[in-house]
Amino acid sequence: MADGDAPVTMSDVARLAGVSTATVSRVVNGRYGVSASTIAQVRSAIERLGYESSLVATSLRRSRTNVLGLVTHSFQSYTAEVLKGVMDALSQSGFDLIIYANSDLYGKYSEGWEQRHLTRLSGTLTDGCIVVTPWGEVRSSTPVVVIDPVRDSTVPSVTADNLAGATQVVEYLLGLGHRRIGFIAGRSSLAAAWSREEGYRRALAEAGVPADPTLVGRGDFNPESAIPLARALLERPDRPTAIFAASDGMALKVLEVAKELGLDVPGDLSVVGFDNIPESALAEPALTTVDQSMYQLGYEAAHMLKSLVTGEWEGPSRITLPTRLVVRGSTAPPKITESPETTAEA
Amino acid sequence: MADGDAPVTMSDVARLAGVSTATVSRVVNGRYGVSASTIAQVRSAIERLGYESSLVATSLRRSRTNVLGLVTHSFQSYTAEVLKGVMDALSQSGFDLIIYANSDLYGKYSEGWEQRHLTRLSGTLTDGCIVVTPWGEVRSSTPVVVIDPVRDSTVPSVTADNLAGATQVVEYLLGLGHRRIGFIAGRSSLAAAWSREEGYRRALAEAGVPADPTLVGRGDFNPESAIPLARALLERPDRPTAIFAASDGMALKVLEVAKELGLDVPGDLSVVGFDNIPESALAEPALTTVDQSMYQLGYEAAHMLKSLVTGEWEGPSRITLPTRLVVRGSTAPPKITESPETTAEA
DNA sequence: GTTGGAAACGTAACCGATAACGATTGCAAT
DNA sequence: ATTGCAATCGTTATCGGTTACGTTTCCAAC
Repeated sequence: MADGDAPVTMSDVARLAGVSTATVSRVVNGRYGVSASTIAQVRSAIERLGYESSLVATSLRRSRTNVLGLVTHSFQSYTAEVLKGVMDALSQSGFDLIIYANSDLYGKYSEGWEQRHLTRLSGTLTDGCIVVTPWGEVRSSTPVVVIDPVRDSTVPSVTADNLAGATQVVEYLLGLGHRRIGFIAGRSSLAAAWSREEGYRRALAEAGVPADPTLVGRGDFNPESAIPLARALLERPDRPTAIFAASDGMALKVLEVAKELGLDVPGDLSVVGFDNIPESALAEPALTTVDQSMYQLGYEAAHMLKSLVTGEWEGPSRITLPTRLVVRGSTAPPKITESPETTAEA
Repeated sequence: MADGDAPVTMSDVARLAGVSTATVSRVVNGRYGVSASTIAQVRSAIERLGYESSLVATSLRRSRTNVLGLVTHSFQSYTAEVLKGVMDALSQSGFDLIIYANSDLYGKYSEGWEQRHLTRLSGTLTDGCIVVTPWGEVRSSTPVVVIDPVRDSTVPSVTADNLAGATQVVEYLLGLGHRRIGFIAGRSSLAAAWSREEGYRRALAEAGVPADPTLVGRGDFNPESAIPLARALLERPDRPTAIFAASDGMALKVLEVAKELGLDVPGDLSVVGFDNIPESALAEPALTTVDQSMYQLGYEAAHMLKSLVTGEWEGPSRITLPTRLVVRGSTAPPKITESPETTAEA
């Protein structure tokens, strides 16, 4: 079959085998009620024509397709890790996976694209979907599991324990002696972003360190968004001795800005991220961060979705996974302990 | 709309708007022949019900879907890099991307699964597909571009210049003074594997170094396959002073075996890989390898496929991308320099 | 008043596969 | 010979959306 030929359909097989499409369907699906000789006929016709059933036609007719969907907008290492977990959870499960990634055609309008794609798929093609870090609450006619949902979402979801992770980071920094700790927040609509910021606040409050609102920059998880915020924080005369960024992507940009400004990390500035993406271990210096096992997020989400689809799910509709502080080279005690008039700017 | 509700279909919209489904279809697709007032009616009904057209139903009826497919079996860093390239090429193009990943249900039978999935998708769902490192030649009723095809494939494809890359590696090793150079081959059905081996042979032949067939181990690109081969090569009394593995994954295993046998790299043994996957830069010592820009492979494949689908492709049906030797810490001149004139064994 | 023609809209036939249902056949038990 | 039951297989409605085609409506031109 070269390009341009019409695809082989079930009726082609039926014609060649001299039976009806119904019989072909029964043979293909291994149903009861076909004589051995007919089966042989049909099989040989299928073989000769190289027939494969159309996923689309099957989906339209059947309710179950044994295909699960995953909807994502980006392909950063975060997503790649999640995917590995999803694939492993689905391996040998009988479910195939379709990943739907949009081409960002609509630009700004693309907020809410997850919902559009989800509806387009879930009506027929997939038995259920995983949605990664959506822009808003999602709804679907088939089961959905969200990884990193928006705040106050009621949809089944899987999230890391962002509150505990962020709290631990700040406690660690406080323990090192830092008092002026900057924070670069993530996209505030996401529960993860909110929890990480809340953890930052609580840890400071519990330690009795007065919160300085001007030390908080409003990023959106996009690494680029951290650059001007980091610059603003680090060019102040009373710059913080540590910066905690709500994602590794943003934290890595903070490292770049610091290098650009001639600041030594961790000597002049400690930097902490969140996520533990592979790149963080390779940064110079290696980034201290919170591991949230994106692999595990994907694995659990897939397992949960699979069970929801088959109707076997017994657990809670919201899963929270533990986090782990990973201390590397980007953090150290502050050089000079709390002096308002430290260095002259270069 | 919670889980379990039936999806909203076009006839739901039609009923609410008091028109036929044909009219709704015309409105949705912006076709000519609907009065302004009817359009408003339909639009409002769509809005109220939250209707989205079903990708499946549309695909079944129409030939064009503006969706391209990518079929892959694994999700290693190789694939992830390729994907980034594909996504970037498709960004803003109007094409969406569906990645089909199988769950390895059939085990051994899964050889040739690419062809099955391809046929299942291309009949209807997608306008064209990219296939990554297939097991055999593929065919489809819609355009296909293969990344790393099998030998003698006639399907449009994108490949790195494996011959030049491998030749350069061996010339580099020869230039360092190595004469006994081992080779661990990849899955021989793939054109890439064959070219890399051919490059190895040619470079040796051109330098007048007699080829020793016992220095060639037959791997299959699976990292594990390299372990016994590396052990066999390195436990010989006349072991090679350098090993060139046809992929980074296998080369990293060679490093492990060398360490296990107490050999110093690069002192006692030089090791070179091929691919330049991210992990190679982190190995200890960092791996000398050939960069084949997997991102670029994906980008070019997507661009080519897009043009094939729209019928605008003018270029050749086989694209070869340049490679680049990346020298890192795993290579050095052989410790014991034999008599410069003799090319015989130690 | 009639006609022509285009605009507006509905009807029904698809697309490929599935499954409920009916029809036919074979075979054994009565 | 007749009945009963299961095995076997074809017919047809159906999934949701698209489109060729036919019908109706409306308005301008003759």
